[in-house]
Amino acid sequence: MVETGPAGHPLEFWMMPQPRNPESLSTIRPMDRSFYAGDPRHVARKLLGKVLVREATTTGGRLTARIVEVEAYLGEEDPAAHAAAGRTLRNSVLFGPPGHAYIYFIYGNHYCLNVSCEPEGEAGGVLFRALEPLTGTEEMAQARGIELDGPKDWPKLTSGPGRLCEAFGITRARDNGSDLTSAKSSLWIGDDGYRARDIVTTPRIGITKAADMPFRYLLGGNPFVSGRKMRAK
DNA sequence: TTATAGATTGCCT
DNA sequence: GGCAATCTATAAT
Repeated sequence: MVETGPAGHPLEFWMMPQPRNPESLSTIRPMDRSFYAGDPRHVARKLLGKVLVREATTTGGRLTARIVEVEAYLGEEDPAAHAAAGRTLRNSVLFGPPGHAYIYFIYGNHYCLNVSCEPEGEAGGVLFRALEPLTGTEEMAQARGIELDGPKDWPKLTSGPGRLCEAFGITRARDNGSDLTSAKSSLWIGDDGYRARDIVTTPRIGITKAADMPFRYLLGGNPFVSGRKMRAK
């Protein structure tokens, strides 16, 4: 029996200095467009461990957070995908070239971030469900409108698709259609050399159609994975 | 033109 | 564990 701390994570984790802030970020660089041109299920697995970057925030800082949970959404053959009903004004980014941000507004309150996959003309995307904060956590807390009172509050920043967008200031007006393959973009995705291991696959969360398809991927045991139980298995 | 479901979150018991 | 909040794209009159 392992002794656990807040949120049911091993006490060992909460004893760690937070945040985990790797020097490897100094060598971070974006992946090229071909990285995103394949099947969303393949791209999703490759994205685990990569880093989401927001440049030039209000205070001039840089927000970074590691991708720890994603879901794949296919094209018109996937009933749960926004592309299921064909191309519309809303989902047109999914049908465009790969490596671009598709952002939608849901439940009247929240934005969600996807990256487009498959070659231009074919729909597909990966939903970002949870991140592990690396730098800029105070700004994230400010954007989320919460106070950080110790390690137990860390997952409140970026654990959940709506939360991570709020933490990064991601909106449809600002970021929909942005190129995520260029470090010149305000928002982009980079590789800092981190290599994911122990990738866990589960059914997608929060959907009713095709709910049994195992297209959710996460870093096993990572405390920043979303969901009430916070961890899968 | 009106109705409704939705890739969520936070607060309540 | 249950449920309201709150907006919009899309389906149904």
